[in-house]
Amino acid sequence: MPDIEIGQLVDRFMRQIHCDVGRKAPTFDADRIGPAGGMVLMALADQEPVPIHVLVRSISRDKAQITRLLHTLENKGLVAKSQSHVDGRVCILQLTPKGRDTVARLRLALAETIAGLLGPLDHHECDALKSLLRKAFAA
Amino acid sequence: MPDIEIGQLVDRFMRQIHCDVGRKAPTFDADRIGPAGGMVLMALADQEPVPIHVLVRSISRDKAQITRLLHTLENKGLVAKSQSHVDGRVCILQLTPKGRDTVARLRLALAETIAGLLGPLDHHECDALKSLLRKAFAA
DNA sequence: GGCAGAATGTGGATAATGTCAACCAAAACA
DNA sequence: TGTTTTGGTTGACATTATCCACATTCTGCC
Repeated sequence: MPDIEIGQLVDRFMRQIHCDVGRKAPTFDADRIGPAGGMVLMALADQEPVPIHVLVRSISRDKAQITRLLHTLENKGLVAKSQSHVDGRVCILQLTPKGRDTVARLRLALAETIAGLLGPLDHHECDALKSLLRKAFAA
Repeated sequence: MPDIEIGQLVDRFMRQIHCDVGRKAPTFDADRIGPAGGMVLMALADQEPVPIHVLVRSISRDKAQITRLLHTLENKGLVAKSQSHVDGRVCILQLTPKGRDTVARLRLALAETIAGLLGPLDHHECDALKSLLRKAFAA
């Protein structure tokens, strides 16, 4: 039997973040990436270099949408495609320096929001939280 | 200077949840609420009874969209509107029993997903995480 | 009281996103 | 070889989000 309370707490946490970040998106989304583009970029940063189909599975979205989204990200100079020399069908994705820069800005904005939300926690507790997350999500 | 690493960890956490929950949505989204509808329902459960404009601010979405979303949720019998007798303009929102039931299912699904993600943590660590979140997000 | 101005909720038009299906090229399989 | 599967793209369409104008109601000020 799963723990309902943690579901409730995490839901509140995520909703709050989602909303705060969305509210201040205009201040850092210089390239008009939008939420979907940001998610792709973040996922990419976590996995690059990576073929498209792997990225698609990892974020469980429609591949058609990802194709188009990547096309716009490529046009904005944030993502670079290159053909695999092992399999003629696959495109390998990588962030450009500009793309990496954008990811850094996104992470910074997220970190600021989180810092705001975690106000009630003291420094020691923040560290504890971080190390718990690190243990659960170690790459 | 905010802590970038926690941003990265939370991003991974949220992306994983988002994706897992989306993948198994068909198993619990009996009323075809969709992600947006689910978000509204969860926010509502956290705040009801609440006037529309407060809900709108709390999730920072366009009010027109919320109007339409609420209309469909009302048609599905998940939400009930009632007029405020203090201010003739405002609608007070409440969950119906069926809506509360749906929220319970959503929370359960979320809790299951979280339990899966927190596999690397032992029981003691899960408790620690929960009490940290509880401290930060106490209603 | 009465009037200017703001706030709440709604509807329309339109842009942006997501979804489903068909498709081509390359690989795997037999 | 011919057949099947897979990766990626495109097209048509449903859904959702966003912007703007509007009717109604409240608020504050005279």
